[in-house]
Amino acid sequence: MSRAPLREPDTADLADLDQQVGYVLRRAQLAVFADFIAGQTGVVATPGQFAVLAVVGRNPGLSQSRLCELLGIKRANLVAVIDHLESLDLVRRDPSVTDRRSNRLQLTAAGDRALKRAIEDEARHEARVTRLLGAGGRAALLKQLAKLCELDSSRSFP
Amino acid sequence: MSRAPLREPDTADLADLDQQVGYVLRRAQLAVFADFIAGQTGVVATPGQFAVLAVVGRNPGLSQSRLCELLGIKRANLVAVIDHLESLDLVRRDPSVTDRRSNRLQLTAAGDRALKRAIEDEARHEARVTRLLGAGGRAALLKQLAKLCELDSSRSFP
DNA sequence: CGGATAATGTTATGATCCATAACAAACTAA
DNA sequence: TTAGTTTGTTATGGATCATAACATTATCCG
Repeated sequence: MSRAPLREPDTADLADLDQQVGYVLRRAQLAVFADFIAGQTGVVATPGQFAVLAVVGRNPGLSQSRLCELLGIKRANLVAVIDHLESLDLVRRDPSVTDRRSNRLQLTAAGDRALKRAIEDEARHEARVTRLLGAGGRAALLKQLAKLCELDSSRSFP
Repeated sequence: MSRAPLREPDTADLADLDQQVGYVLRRAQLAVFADFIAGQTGVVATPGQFAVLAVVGRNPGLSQSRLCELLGIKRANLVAVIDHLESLDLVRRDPSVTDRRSNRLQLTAAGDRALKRAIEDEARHEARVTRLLGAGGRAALLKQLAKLCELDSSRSFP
């Protein structure tokens, strides 16, 4: 049996973790999210809030259920997000007239302004990313990441 | 002002979120982690536990502080992880004789077996990823993700 | 040496994000 | 109408992240 060094190693050994997609993915995501957040100058505080504002802004009257499907989150977890955005007067829950269970989400005027500003900040963030990767590298990355998302649904018993 | 559709849209519009690195990164990470977890057949339950076991296994006698530096996590957040692994008898905290503040982390025999098994499961997971991306695509992805991690430290006030 | 300073592990606490289960109200379909 | 489903919600718990504070111990330096 080979005995590894018993002393406190002064050379860091990540045990090939940096060759595993999941691990590097996690580190990269934290770095990118941190840069995104640091670059936001308005009320938008998190990538999650940004995503909700962006999709509601593009799809006025969207229900919470459909928004959840789009974003890949659970209905139960959206409630607090909308609660918060509503308390900031960025989003409204208008009751649907055709289906009294569901709400039609709308941006308020303030929400519209906040979204526009957040999009500008996001563009600068994205430019920083592109400066690191190159335009081609960024496009390639997006394509690979999109493929990885397929790991999700294909999981069943064969 | 352009008025977007007020009806419940039947065509999903992600508002270009899928063209933003941070968003796709998040979705991909969730998918990859889910696949990793689904593929683990032993006691290892999360990528975090796997990372700790792997690094401790490769660096016996490592202190908690150095482990935290390697993994990029905070000392305070490692405590519960080690507590848990110790309660499963996978890891031991041996007091250091040269520095009575710090612990020397070691895998137990059970920890060693659990790590070996987790590594085998991880290899199958990684093979699934490679089947999706191709070997070259996977290597290119790792390189781009590593670049993204640089966003982290370079953030200061200019 | 001794006193300031720094590092280590820990506790406490809070935020974010994800997941499940249960439920009332409302819709849909047989 | 009855049975089943969908919608938004509450409650709850787990995993990770962050900060601040603290006792113990090391280290640095005059």
